[in-house]
Amino acid sequence: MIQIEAGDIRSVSKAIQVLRLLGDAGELGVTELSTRLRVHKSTVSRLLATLERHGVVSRHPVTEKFGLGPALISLAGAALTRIDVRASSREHLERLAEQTGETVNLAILDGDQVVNIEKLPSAHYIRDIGWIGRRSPLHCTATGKALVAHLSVAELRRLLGARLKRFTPQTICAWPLLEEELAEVRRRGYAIGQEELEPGLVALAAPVYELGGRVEAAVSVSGPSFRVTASALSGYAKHVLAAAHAISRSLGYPAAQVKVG
Amino acid sequence: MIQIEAGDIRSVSKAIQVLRLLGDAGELGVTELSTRLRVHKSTVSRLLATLERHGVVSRHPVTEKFGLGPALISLAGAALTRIDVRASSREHLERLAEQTGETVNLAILDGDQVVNIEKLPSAHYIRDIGWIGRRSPLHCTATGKALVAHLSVAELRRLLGARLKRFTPQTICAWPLLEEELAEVRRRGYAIGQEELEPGLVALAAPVYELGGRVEAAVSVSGPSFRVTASALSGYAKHVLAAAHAISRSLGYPAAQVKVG
DNA sequence: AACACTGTTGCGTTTTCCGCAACACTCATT
DNA sequence: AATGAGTGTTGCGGAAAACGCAACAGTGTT
Repeated sequence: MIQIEAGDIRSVSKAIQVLRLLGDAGELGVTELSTRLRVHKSTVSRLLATLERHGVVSRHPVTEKFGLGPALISLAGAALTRIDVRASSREHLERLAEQTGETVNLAILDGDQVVNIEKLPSAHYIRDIGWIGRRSPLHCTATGKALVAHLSVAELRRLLGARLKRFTPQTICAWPLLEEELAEVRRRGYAIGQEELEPGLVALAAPVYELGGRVEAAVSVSGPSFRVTASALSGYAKHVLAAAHAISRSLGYPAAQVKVG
Repeated sequence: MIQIEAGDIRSVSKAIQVLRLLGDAGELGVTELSTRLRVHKSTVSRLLATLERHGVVSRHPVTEKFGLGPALISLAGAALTRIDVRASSREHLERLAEQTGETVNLAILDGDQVVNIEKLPSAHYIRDIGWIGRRSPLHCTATGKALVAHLSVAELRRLLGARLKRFTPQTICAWPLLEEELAEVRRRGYAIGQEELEPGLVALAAPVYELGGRVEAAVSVSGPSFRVTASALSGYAKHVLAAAHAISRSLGYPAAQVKVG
């Protein structure tokens, strides 16, 4: 089941397919790989020996099965310097903008604030006033809550300080309520902001994970509350989650671990 | 300048060396790679075509030069899930980050270099994303010295080669001095790096042992020298050691054997 | 317009790799 | 113990694939 195009260097193609298989399956033995690739055991054995010598694959000390090795991690570290979140997220954000018709944002954490690094404006005349580079508090925005939902309580306290500033009547200013809210974010996979920063502004945001499994950014859809009702907003959830997952994957977050909620 | 051992599949080795070069240099052209590898242009051209078709390398849209591609990032994501020391170390690293307030790293050995597989940013929040996967030399980093301190001199020479590259005035470039330094690491149980790789960067690292008693990883705390003074650093030693011991125990290393320095 | 580069093709040869075995080894089962 | 079905790792020879050599098509520079 090996796919080699004309002009390819066969053994290199095989090597890459081996890595792909190992990436999907986790760990495999020589025989298992040879049957999947329809290649003789000996070929696979020699191929793996070469890859192992270079650290591209490694064998589990107990099971002796082969898996992806540490060299790939360092190569990816170098590759990541060539790729930034904004570039790899552009297409997914555009699709999300088409699907919802509302303003789409990409935000990252900067200290104790959330900062927008990408924004696609809504097609409607009335749209929110976020812009690239705008900073907002963490505890009263959908993107903010999505970004910090996976932090420990201690880190959260350190970031936010003791007092949670009130912006609207809906702002969550009590720590127990905030922790409960964040637990809910973790549970369902996305955060909702209902006029907690500005009256009339609602949003839904999902976290983007990077290579190491940490939250790198958050994708959000936002709009005015008179148009984006609660039911419309929750209808956007699956699109926002899909976009966030797609971006996470392009950053190296393994698809298998993505919680489809 | 190509290193191929007996029994290797040549083209695969070449492909990996191409990736290594691209990882170090960032972006290179066909001719540049061919001179570095002492291989004909045509060979490199075909090799890169194969790698590009699989997404392992990609070319810059403007310069047309080649760099590492997105496929490596997704492979690395899968590779990271295999390294179980990451999972079992997370909580201990978080505690260490709280105790010290500085950047905490977890690193493993990859050939003749040390590669970071986990990183918790300092409380003095300085954003440097993409550190996971960063490679550094062994002889001038705290984690590197902690990782190789228990190797024999022969193994060490084989890993590092004859020449020890200088990065700063503090870099240890003489073999006798390095061996003495590693003996000191073994004696006290942790390693210190004082601006030996980058001016202004200091670190303290301790080895993590696995079930069999081998060094599996290294935990480190690092920070800028203006904030992390020598006395502050040595004050962190007991916390780093405690974290390293805790992780070792979670990997099955018997607590009794842990040398408490 | 000539030059110095780049990177990408046919082509023929030789090198390299693949498949076939037989082998060493572990672990259940008889 | 001895057999059996599994692993994965070797020599060996033939066959095929990759390499180096060119010549080629583009660039931008002198």
